[in-house]
Parts: sequence; C-alpha cells; structure tokens
Amino acid sequence: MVNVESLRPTRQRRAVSDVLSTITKFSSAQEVHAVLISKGEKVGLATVYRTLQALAETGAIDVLRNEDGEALYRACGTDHHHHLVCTICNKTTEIAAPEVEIWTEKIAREQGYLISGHTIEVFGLCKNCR
Amino acid sequence: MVNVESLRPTRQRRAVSDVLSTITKFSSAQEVHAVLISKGEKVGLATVYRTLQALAETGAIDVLRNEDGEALYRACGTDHHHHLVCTICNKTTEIAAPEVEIWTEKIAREQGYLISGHTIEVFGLCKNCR
DNA sequence: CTTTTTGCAAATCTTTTGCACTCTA
DNA sequence: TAGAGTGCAAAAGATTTGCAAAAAG
Repeated sequence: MVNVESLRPTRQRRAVSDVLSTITKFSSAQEVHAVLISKGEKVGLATVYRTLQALAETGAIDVLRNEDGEALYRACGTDHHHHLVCTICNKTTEIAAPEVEIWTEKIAREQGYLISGHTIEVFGLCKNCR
Repeated sequence: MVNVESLRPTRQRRAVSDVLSTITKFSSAQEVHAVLISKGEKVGLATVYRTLQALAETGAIDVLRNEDGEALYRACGTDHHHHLVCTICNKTTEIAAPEVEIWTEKIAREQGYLISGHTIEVFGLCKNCR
C-alpha cells in the first residue's frame, strides 16, 4: 500500500490505499468511495476526499482532471512520468518522456519563464478498445 | 471577433467574443461575465457559459482546466499549439511543439494506442512575475 | 413564422467545512 | 492526554437546465 510519513495509518487510509493499489485506472473520489462501500468498508466520502488529497499532496499518488473538471487519482510509480489514458476504459499507461522534459526547459528559457511544472497527458483508445 | 458558422451572431455572443479578443490570459466564465458587466453589457451568466462552451466546441477558442478544476477560456491562434502559463498573472504564451507532437505519435504507436488528442501545458513564472 | 437564443431561478454535482466524537502515538 | 483523523450533514461553488419570452433568418 501507498505509505506516507506524517499521516497516521488508520483503517480508513489503509482501505483507500488498498483500493488504489488494486485499480489501474484514474478514478474519482466518488468511484474510490463506491468501491470501498461495495467491499463492505465503512469510510465516509469526506474522508476519501481528504485522504486522496493528502496522498496527492505528498506526491504519493497522481492526480489529473478529466474533461468535466473532476479530479481523478491513481497510484503511480515514484519517478517523474506522464500518462497515456484510454478514453473508453480509462486504462492508464505510465510513460517516461525525457525528450519532452528537455523541450519544456528549452521553451521556458526562450520565453523567459521560470518553470514550476507541466502537464502532459495523451488520450486515445487502447489496444482492447480500438 | 471570433466568428463561427451556425451560431447566430447575437449581441451577447459578439460581446463575449469581443471580451475574449481583449483578454490575453485564460479566464473563467465567471471572469468573462464580470468583465462584461463592468463594461455595462447586459449578458446573463448562463449565456456566457453557453457561448464559451459553444465556441470551445467548434475549436474557435481554447479551454483548459486550472488546478481547481475550473474551465478557463482564451481566444487563440487557429493552428495546433500548446501553452506556457504564468502561475501568478496567468499571462499565456502560445507555443508550437513539433517535436512533442512527433513524440506523442511514437509513444502511442509503441503502446498500441490510437491517439485522439493530448494535453500539454507548461506552468511557471513569467518575466515580470519572477 | 420557425428556429435559436436568452435570462432567471431552480436544480445538479463535486468538493469543502464545521463540529463533536473517536482513535493513534 | 493531546493532536490527528472521522463521519455527517450543511455549505460552497461552478455549471446546467427548464421554460417562457425575445431575437434572428
């Protein structure tokens, strides 16, 4: 399970992390909550929101926004990477993008910006859905 | 002003487009509405939402989501490009990224995905804000 | 005259908060 | 025991939607 210092390992947090380690697609707080409930775990929706947020803040899990502006979470590898997301099944593949990181730096320098971060998400249909 | 076929050029739409062509940063529907009001234009908030949405759908303007999940709009160049956004003043610079587009294709092919689109946004502090 | 658009206000929906209560360290 | 964490239910806020009136072609 995703482990984070300074966050007490409560039953609820353990449950959320467990679910996250099971799911391979980006899921909303509501979806994670639904899974918990269906598994018989008693966890409040607010707690799921708070936990997911906390985990995301420490960088333990990744977040992205779907087209509707909902926050989607997913347990991911620890090093910097981006995602290839299936627009039908939401299957997610982590991708490393060294050349893009470099490009990012270059662009920023050219424009006189001091970079703080970037978002790169590629959408499409995965093998099974196409 | 941004012109789109099949959308009747009403006073409200003209007003929204005019504001968009004035603003150089990504703005929320609420912000656009506020500007309209402050200029004495009488346009309903719902209309602003509907107009912005319609324009975005036709590709006449660009949309992106901020960290809070709010939709931000901006009139942009017609060809495919991405953005460099200042996290303080929201100043936006359009950037072309041929190498990234190529990389995107390559990754998708490798993973067996059929690409439908991608999101690339670079955030940082602009010259004036750093 | 027919089809779009609008404006409002009401309804949605996701996410956040206040608070009293329950755990963990 | 003190500080963190939790559950609800209420509060926020951004969007959407229903509908009757107004505008456009």
